[in-house]
Amino acid sequence: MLRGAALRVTRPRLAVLRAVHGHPHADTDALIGAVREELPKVSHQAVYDSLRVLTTAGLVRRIQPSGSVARYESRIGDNHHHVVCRSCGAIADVDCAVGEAPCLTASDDRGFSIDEAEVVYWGLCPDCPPERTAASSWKEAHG
Amino acid sequence: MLRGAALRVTRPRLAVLRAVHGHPHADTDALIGAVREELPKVSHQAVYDSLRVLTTAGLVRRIQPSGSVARYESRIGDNHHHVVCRSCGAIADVDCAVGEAPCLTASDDRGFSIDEAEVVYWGLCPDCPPERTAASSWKEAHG
DNA sequence: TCGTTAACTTGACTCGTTCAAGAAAATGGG
DNA sequence: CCCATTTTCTTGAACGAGTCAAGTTAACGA
Repeated sequence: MLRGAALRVTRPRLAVLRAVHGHPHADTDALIGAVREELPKVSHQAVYDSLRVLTTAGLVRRIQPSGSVARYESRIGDNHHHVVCRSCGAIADVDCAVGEAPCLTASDDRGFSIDEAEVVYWGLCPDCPPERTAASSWKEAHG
Repeated sequence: MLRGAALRVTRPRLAVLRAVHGHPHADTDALIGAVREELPKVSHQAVYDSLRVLTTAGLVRRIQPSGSVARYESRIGDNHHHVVCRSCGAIADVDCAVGEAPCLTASDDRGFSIDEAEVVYWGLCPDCPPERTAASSWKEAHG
């Protein structure tokens, strides 16, 4: 994979790739931990650098729901979407609602040339009990 | 508006509300600047606090595209979406693609109870020329 | 094998945001 | 209208994800 992207093959990069494949939607900190099970001495910087080049090369995808730190996944190329739990932050994959990427067309593109439509579904995961907040009850009543 | 949400009416909050109305999609720093034109002595903390309570009360909406700092807008209740320029970060409103909020239904909700579908369209705004690299320079610069 | 160049290590640093303690001011009862 | 209560604001420090910079190491091509 790395050679195919014209990237040097280094042990930190291999370990990061493996970590992302083995821990979908993990954040950088978790990935550093996973990488260090294989290479105990890697620096956090090496992981940050590797994630940046892998993301730029398109070998991993970076996602960052509002209020979350950056997370990474290896499922790429299909522009699938995500459902995020408001309570515990859990993330699950959701197939594209309509079809090929970009799967949606804006009703009015405002003059922008759009190349991607990113969808995030917000809700509660099966393991989190319903919450009672001012915002959520307002949404239940009006939204 | 504030009384309707059972919030105390304070000058910082009024100024923050006005600033958000007058500067849609502005980030916190810009809003602090706008608020200080009216109240030169407000602390940044008062603005952060006001934005949090106004957001919680549903009087303003917080948006945060990947790689951006938090931004705020006063158009609420219609779950409209946004198109973001990869180059300069400009944001424009886009009406909901299908209908009422939530305007989209996940193909498979993975057991989550979904209450909102958030859509972000990525592309280039009319003022930004096509870029030399596929990678997003704005994301690199700001994210 | 060697030299060049990219990648990694180390450690300091930035910046948006939050925390904490005390001062100020907004509402409600007298 | 004024005071008491409670929230909100000020001040200043702290936090944490992520970045920068200088020097060392290691991948790859000749």
